[in-house]
Amino acid sequence: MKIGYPCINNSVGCKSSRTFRLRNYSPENLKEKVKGNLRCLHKTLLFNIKNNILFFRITSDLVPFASHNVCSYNWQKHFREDFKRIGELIKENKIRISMHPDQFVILNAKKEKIRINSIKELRYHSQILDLMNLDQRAKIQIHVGGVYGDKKASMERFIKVYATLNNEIKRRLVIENDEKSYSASDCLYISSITGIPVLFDFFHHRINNLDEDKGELIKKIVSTWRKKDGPAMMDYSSQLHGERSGRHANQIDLNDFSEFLKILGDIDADIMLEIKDKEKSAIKAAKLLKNNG
DNA sequence: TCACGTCAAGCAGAT
DNA sequence: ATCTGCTTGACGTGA
Repeated sequence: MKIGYPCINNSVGCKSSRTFRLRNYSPENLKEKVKGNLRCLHKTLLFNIKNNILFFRITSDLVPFASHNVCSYNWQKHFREDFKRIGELIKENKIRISMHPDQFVILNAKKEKIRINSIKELRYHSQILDLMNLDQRAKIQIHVGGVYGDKKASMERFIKVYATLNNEIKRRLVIENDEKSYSASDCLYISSITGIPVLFDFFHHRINNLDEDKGELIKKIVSTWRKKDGPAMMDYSSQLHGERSGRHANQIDLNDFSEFLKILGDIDADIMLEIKDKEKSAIKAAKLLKNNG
């Protein structure tokens, strides 16, 4: 079991998600920002290794506007060695990697334009992981998408579009239950047709569920991950007290987290903590795990 | 240096 | 019809 946090580290003094406005696009600007982002990513990974944080979500902003028409620059070639070096650091230290494209990636969109742009964006994400030479245990997680007033039809549309994807994307793509539309059971249905692994978001599940038996549900979810996919990834968070349902907590509640671990039992999953103070909570959780033996 | 209006992209739910 | 959250967002202009 590995513990991780998403994208941003507030202790290292840099961010790997520096970007710029579209109107300021130029190959020079792109090169400068990507260079800084990659350097910061490297620094962040070193911090993580030192603190026994061996699961990390790489920001989608690593290469700004990569899937946009404006981006004609061959950043893949220009930064090939940098990506490779980071990939080596990841592999040497057995770090698990995920990425989570933004909410605009809607594979089951009704508008073709949105589907096309979504696939371009997924291609960008898969290229990042490919350039790092990571195997298919490195995953790209997305939500099922919109409901459009007809959930069944929208799920079928997802299944249809998924079938058309290139293997570069398919081998990395996993779907995550969300807090409003698609529950874990909905994701399992799609998985049963497509074979796509289901990433269980425990926090979303607490808000959006069908009162399934948790043990049974988690067992089914974990079995959607084949050996080559690596251990199941899961997202964990807890509610920010006194705030609207769905808001992520500022720091980890170790008692609540322990309860979650109890539910998991002897299941080997990698846990992404979606908690606002990022690496600080991840370090606490990793220490808790270590002390539990 | 800082505040705040604005930024590629979509959806659902609240108001 | 318009606003907000999503991931406590980031940029960059104007003061």
